[in-house]
Amino acid sequence: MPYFIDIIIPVPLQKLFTYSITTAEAQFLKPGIRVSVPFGKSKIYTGIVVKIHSEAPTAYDAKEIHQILDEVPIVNEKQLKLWHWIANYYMCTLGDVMRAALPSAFVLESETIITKHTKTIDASILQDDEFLVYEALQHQSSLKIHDISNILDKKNVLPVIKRLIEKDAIAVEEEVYEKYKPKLVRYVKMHPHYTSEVSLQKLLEDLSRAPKQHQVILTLFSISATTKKPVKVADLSKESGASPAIIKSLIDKGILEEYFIQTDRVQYSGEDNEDSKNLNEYQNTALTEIKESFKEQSVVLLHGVTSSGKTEVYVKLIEEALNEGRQVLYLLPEIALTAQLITRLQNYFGEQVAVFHSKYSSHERVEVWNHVLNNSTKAQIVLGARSSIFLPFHSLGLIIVDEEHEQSFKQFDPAPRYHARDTAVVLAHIHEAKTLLGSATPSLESFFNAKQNKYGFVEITKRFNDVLMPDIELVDIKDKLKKKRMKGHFSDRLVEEMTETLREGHQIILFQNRRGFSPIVECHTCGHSPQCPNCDVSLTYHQFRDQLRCHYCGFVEIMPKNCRACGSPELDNKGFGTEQIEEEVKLLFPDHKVARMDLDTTRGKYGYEKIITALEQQEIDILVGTQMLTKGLDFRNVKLVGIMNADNMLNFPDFRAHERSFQLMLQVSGRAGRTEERGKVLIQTYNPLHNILQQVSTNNYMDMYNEQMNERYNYKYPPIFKQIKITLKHKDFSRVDTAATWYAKSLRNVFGDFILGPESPPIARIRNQFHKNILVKIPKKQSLSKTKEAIIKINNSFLSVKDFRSVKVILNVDNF
DNA sequence: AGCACGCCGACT
DNA sequence: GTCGGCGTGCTC
Repeated sequence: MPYFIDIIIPVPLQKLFTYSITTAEAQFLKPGIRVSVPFGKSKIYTGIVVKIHSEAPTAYDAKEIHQILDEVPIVNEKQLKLWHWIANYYMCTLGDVMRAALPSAFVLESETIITKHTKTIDASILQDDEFLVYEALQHQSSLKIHDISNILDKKNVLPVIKRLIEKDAIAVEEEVYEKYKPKLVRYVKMHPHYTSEVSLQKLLEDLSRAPKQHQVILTLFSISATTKKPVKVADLSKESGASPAIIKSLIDKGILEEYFIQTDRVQYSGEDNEDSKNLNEYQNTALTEIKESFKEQSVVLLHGVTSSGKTEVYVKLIEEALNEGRQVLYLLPEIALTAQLITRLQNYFGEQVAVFHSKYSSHERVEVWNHVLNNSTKAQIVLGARSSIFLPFHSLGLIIVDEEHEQSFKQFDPAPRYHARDTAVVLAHIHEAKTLLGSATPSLESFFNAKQNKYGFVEITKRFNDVLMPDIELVDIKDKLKKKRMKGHFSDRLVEEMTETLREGHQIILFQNRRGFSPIVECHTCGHSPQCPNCDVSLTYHQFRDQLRCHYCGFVEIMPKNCRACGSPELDNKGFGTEQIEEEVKLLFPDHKVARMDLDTTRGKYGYEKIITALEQQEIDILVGTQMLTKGLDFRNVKLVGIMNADNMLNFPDFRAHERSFQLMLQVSGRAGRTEERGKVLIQTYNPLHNILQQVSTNNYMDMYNEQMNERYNYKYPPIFKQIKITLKHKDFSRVDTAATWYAKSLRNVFGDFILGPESPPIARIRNQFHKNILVKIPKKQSLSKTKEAIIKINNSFLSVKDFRSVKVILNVDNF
């Protein structure tokens, strides 16, 4: 009987692909095993087996597979189930999900290798360029496409290769690489020949005239006597002071023998396992309530004010899941994944904690993946950012989503545009595990779900050690400006409080939300401001390198000396970013150390840690920063937090701007006064009477919730309505415009008034592509899957219009 | 998405 | 005359 497999290929195509396999292969293969397959004319792709069957495809002949890449599945059935859910819910292809889910080292790519044909041919029949390639092959046994384009100094070399093949001069093959290479550490030991006492004596005598080599042998013995472990070449070289060349000569002489042991790239070096702390009364109550809630509900929302000690409660729950022999996933937004938290968890759970996030190399990810796949003790708890939901868990008992309200759990740019919090709930369901969502400022949708009894709900209202919530004061800068009490961006109140705090020896954090308020350069004479050539935005000024940059496409240019429009040399930096604030603080408080934390200063693997450590060590008195400051950091000595301008976030054109502002301001405020002394927060604003600011200053979540929900209800926004955003992109404006109008009209035929748009976004052109947005609002009672089916149908007929085929369509489900 | 095929402008 | 521009169609 013929056998076939259906596989997922990492290309954005809706369907699975069917290949034929032999009976032996059919017996060996299981879903979740990787295979490499020929795809298209010449390429080889990696695919994941989802189904083995014997139904021959009717419309085409299935190709044979190229190779089987795994002994055992690297993706389990539960993951495949999750992949299908994601593809279906977020309206993307399985290939998209596969690309996001697998560490890139698992997805092999082929490279075309060109080799010389065995028989020699008459070179006179070759043309010039053909001869160049042929001759190059006489010196080198194989060439890559890239090498050939270098030799011939042109891009398209395929015609030349094609002609050479026809003339029988060369052969081509596709080579597939295994990208992941285990890290090998080099060790040495004595050659077995010298293990006997006698031969050893003889050797040492022989080496008496080579003192350095002699020393190496003695050091080797002393190291292995003390450690009783294999000896690394690196250690031996360090201890004996011998250069690698000396060790190499000993190996070459056959006195030493080298060997390799595979090591993990990510290693936990800590020592002690601390016992989990005893909980205080509030934490204990919360813990009992959560457990009680879990009996009825599979998801529980924990609303605990900032520094209420949620982490300790998590630790207790993690312990219990581990005791049941199940794995735990602890999800955090990327920026909250700090060394502080990792160390804290490792102190409790030691080696059992594995960390997974974007700063890890592809090789490091493979190692974590394999530990989770093998259910190794090294990965019983995975601490990670959103992509860790894709790890091959075998039996999850608990998923914790901390800082649940964070928008960074939602992936926006490449498909799959999934929300890790919502996907985690589905993942937990597949594993029959529990999900705990934690936040000091829950998202409206989670709080809504709790209210609707879809989720359980538990609260901690007291901070740890009964520290008081910080005192929040609103400063009216409009009034201060009128009375001339502003020094740059600082009100007299803020300067007063800062002076006081510094005098007491405490630290200060100043928060400047960069979004929508970047430093823009403007000409004094004609008002012209430099624009990005690819996007419809003004460039922003970066003092750091005296550059102008585009935040959307990454365009960079040197700050011009004169205005491009009128030639005037008087260019003014408008607005203010963290850089300006930093400058102003330095002028106001020249005797104190000021540092800045934003995207520019935290680049590099440890940039972030450096600043945090400096602050902890009190080497910094005043820290100026963006959103990054808000997350999961615990600074003991910070007493004052200043929010430079609350209005630019409140005025952001987004239905969630108010909710976000509330969350952001309360989170930043939470950084103030985390030990005995009560912290102080100053919020500078033009609108001190704004409802959100009033709610922030009284820490009144319920008021905020009720008011915002009312608006969501009136204006048909989530969580009352679901929504899908459809974005169309094209480099030609009139083409997107007609395409978007057509698309919206077809949608209106089905959904009527629940379609908004098409609208041009505030920034109409990004990377030379014009954008148009259409919003589909979905009432609760309307079936989500039916809605999606209808959209897919419209999308298909859209794509069949010839003029629209070049327009890119992006479907974004739950685009918030 | 890639990648080949195929048809038109601008250069050795 | 070719090189390479990108529109079009296909991938088991």
